[in-house]
Amino acid sequence: MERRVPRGATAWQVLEGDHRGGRGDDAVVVARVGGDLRDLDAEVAEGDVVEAVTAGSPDGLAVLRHSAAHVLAQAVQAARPDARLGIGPPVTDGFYYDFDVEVPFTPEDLQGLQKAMGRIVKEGQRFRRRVVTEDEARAELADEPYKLELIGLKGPGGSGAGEEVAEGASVEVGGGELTIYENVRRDGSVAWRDLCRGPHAPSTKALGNAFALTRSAAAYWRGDQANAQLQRVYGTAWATKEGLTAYVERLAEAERRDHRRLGTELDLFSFPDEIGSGLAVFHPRGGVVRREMEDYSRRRHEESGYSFVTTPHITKKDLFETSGHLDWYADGMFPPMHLDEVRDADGTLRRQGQDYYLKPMNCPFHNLVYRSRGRSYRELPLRLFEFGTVYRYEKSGVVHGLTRVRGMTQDDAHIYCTREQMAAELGSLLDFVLGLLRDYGLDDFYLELSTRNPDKSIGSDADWEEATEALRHAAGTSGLELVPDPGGAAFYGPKISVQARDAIGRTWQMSTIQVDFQLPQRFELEYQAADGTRQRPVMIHRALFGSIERFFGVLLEHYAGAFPPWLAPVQVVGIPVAGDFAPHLHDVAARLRAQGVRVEVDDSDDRMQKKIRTHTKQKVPFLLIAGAEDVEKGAVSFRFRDGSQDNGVPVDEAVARVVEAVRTRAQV
RNA sequence: GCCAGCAUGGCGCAACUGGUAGCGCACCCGACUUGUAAUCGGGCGGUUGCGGGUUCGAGUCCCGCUGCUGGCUCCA
Repeated sequence: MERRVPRGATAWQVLEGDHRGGRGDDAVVVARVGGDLRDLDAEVAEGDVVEAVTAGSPDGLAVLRHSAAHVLAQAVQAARPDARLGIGPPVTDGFYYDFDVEVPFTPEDLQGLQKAMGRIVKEGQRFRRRVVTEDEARAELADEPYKLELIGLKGPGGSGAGEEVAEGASVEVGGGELTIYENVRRDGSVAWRDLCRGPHAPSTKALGNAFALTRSAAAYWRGDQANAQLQRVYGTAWATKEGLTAYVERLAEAERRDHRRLGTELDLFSFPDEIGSGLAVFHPRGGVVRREMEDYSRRRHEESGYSFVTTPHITKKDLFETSGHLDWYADGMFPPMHLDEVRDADGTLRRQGQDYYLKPMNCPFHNLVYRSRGRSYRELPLRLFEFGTVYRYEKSGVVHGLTRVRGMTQDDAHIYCTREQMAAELGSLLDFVLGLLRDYGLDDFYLELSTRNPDKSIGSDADWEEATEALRHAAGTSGLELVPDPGGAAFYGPKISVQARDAIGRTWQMSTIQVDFQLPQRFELEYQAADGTRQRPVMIHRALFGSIERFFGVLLEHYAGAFPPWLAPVQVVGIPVAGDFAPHLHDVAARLRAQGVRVEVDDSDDRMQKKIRTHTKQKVPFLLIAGAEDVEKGAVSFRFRDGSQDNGVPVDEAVARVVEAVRTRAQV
């Protein structure tokens, strides 16, 4: 809804006629005036195009959340007069505000703060915008050192524009004039104020009862580890109570799917404390899933012209000196084992020791395989594949389930090709990657192109440019959305990563494809060209799963534990209605087993209903139930995970159905 | 690495302000023999993550370590 306006009117006066009584998602929170978001009480100029922005729209929600952050900050400063303000922007699904406080917040504090926010919301405080000069702002915010810092960064002296002041700080100062937002009570007194660019909802009332504080955590000021650590309070806010409820339900669903929880419930893997942080063991059932994942991947790689290699887990440090890993990533590697040093009784060194490192990457080893003899152009592209286990010393605070571990197995391959082959190889590689991911059940992708970070890279501009363009071209032919990631590349070359959306809409970085001109140089890799000259190959690094552990975790969450039959640890469980019918099921099981199906017959003394419950909770895809009727007819009855049934299916057909589902990797 | 919180039998949880560990599931034994998500009865199992300290007495309070959780920073 757009309108042209008369002189001197506020945005709201322009919109009012059309939007009176808008509530919930339809409530108007701000206006878009000539493309910019403005407060509803902002004066608009003659001829301006004014558009209503509703609470339910993405912009409206962001404004609402930003306003919620102000209410939070007001509540915090009321409860903790010592609290100094950091920044408080809206984020996905909510907002946060950073505070410098003497004592960190406890969960109980959060409850109290949420109540206090409720009172502020009920009070219906008005958000009032006031333009200030830099001097005025400095005077008013003399007690807020962080705000002063932001003013300084943005101020006329500091050419803040365009520079990244701090993530989220743009909501405080932004471009243009400095403004302060005041929360004004009904009696006209000012309850609280904050340096803020705005815009804001007209009143705290707009938040209704559709907000909640979710957690508190520390965060570095301006995102820099060298800076002071502030206490961040996170909250969520929605246009309606229903929106909040749906969000809470979404979190609950994610919680139910959490691979760490499912890993325990389904007896797939564990992280024994004795081994150390971030190091998983896979139990028999998890082992089956892993093996199926790997076997299928191996087969597909074989069909696609890959050669298989195997390399050790540790190496003398020379290798990582050659590769440059020790220069770039020593911090992320496990410290060396110092071996073979010999000293005399008096301590004099008799023999120099050796440092051995656990490998954090497989590529240097593959380069040694390449270099083990002379190579001809006729061999290229040479594709070396390995399920290579690597160890990385992830910092203690970042280890997380299977998605961030210290020991993992990569489905790693390195492709050595000529420059001329590079573009075609990248194109077919991307097809291969996406096809394989689809076979595992992921089908919603976008691509990210990570380009050079000048401060953290080596190599010539021309090389980077050529590689980046080759990747961009490959991405273009895939037809998928391509999101730029400037500066996100590794030091040795640009990369494309495949991001997959899972069943509940979360995105995960899956495969990566990286072009590398550096390692071939460092390892002096060569091949003999058709004209007899020695040439340097290009190297492409690629992993589809990233790590098997991580991919396992992603699939586990994607399927909420209900793997398709080909991956399911147990594919079929036979459940006799009574003990007498167990032999019939054992016969059926034998026939399935002969076809390679993982099948069990539950002939324990549990009740049938209990067995159904047990194996349904274990997410077994096919339950085959048999009673007198089935035995007479030479049949079995299917029960599926969703509770649906298919009774009296002849055994031949039942076996064929299960085998077919496994063979086609269908979900049931 | 930083901040905060947490750690009780295989799993999920309980034990008021410090008074010497309890429940459900799982597991084992027995009875029951049943048509689509929990049959009944009995039993086993924990020196409360590890190490110190305070106290007449510590699951509970204090210190250190390990691990986990949520963030921040990082993620080749």
